[in-house]
Amino acid sequence: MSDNISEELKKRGLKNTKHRAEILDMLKRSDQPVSAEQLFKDMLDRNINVNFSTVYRTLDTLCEKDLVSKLTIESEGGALYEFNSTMHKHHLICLGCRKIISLDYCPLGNYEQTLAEKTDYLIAGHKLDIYGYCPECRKTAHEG
Amino acid sequence: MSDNISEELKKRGLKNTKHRAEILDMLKRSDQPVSAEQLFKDMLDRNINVNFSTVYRTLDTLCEKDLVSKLTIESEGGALYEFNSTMHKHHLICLGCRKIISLDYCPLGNYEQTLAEKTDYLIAGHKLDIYGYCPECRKTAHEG
DNA sequence: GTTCTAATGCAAATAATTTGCATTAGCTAT
DNA sequence: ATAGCTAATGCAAATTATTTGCATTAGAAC
Ligand SMILES: [Mn+2]
Ligand SMILES: [Mn+2]
Ligand SMILES: [Zn+2]
Ligand SMILES: [Zn+2]
Repeated sequence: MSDNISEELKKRGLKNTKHRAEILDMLKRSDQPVSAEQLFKDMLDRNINVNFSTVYRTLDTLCEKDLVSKLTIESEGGALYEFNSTMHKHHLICLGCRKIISLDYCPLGNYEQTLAEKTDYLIAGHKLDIYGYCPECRKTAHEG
Repeated sequence: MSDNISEELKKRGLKNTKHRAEILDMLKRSDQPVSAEQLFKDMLDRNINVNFSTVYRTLDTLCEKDLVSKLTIESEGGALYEFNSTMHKHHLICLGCRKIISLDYCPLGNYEQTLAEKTDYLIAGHKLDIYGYCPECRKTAHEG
């Protein structure tokens, strides 16, 4: 619960509540996107008595304020959340262990531009997820 | 219900049922991916008395047999289904009217290859959706 | 037509998320 | 510090999309 978390909340007109700061802190520390349930359980495990709907509401709020981003990964049960680096990124998802790696390189180049010209659409953005098997999982990828 | 639909079903060991053929036919004719609910309602409207769970089960089956593909588009209520062209494609989604256009060009080039080498992952595939506003919707994009 | 099994209907279960409303706890101004 | 205001929370119930169990029916093969 470093102090700049409360600053970041205050800056966006959000009250600095225990749960809010805690959730943001957890996301900040996590190297992986996490589910609402994960966060909820982790808090209960540490005797932080929070309600599940508070977790959802908090995540929504943090997303609105761009402190957090919400990922919906195909075939993942529910949504995942990660601290928002504000950088454009993509995700590499291991189909074996479900580990998710962020990719900062965007292979689209100026494709959006080209597409805009060709289709006369106003392009707003894109979402690219890559699926595969991580080094540890590729060994067993063709078994069960 | 052209005859080659019953052929396609038979070919994959599926019984040629009225509902199944109908759903596959609807998907084949549609220029847009459609939801299970759409299909269900359209059938009811034409007095084809089908059960909602049958629609879901049918879609699952058709997906398994690669006759249909299932799309989960971010912020779309539920899944959408389209006749499977078996071609690699991406989707351009209008954030205004929710119209979906298929794109046959893939801007990734040999990025998967590069990524495989760099990460030592076994790449299985990718999913790319582009978001924007179609010509009709861009006019009103900045209003309500 | 009989038989066998896959497909269907129906109702109930799930899973993830959202909502309404009463209560509480942060902030702000005294 | 304290009172007052409003946003945040807890709790239980509602929603939405989808799935499942089980009894019944209807294709396909003979
Ligand atoms: Mn990109
Ligand atoms: Mn592609
Ligand atoms: Zn893995
Ligand atoms: Zn549009």
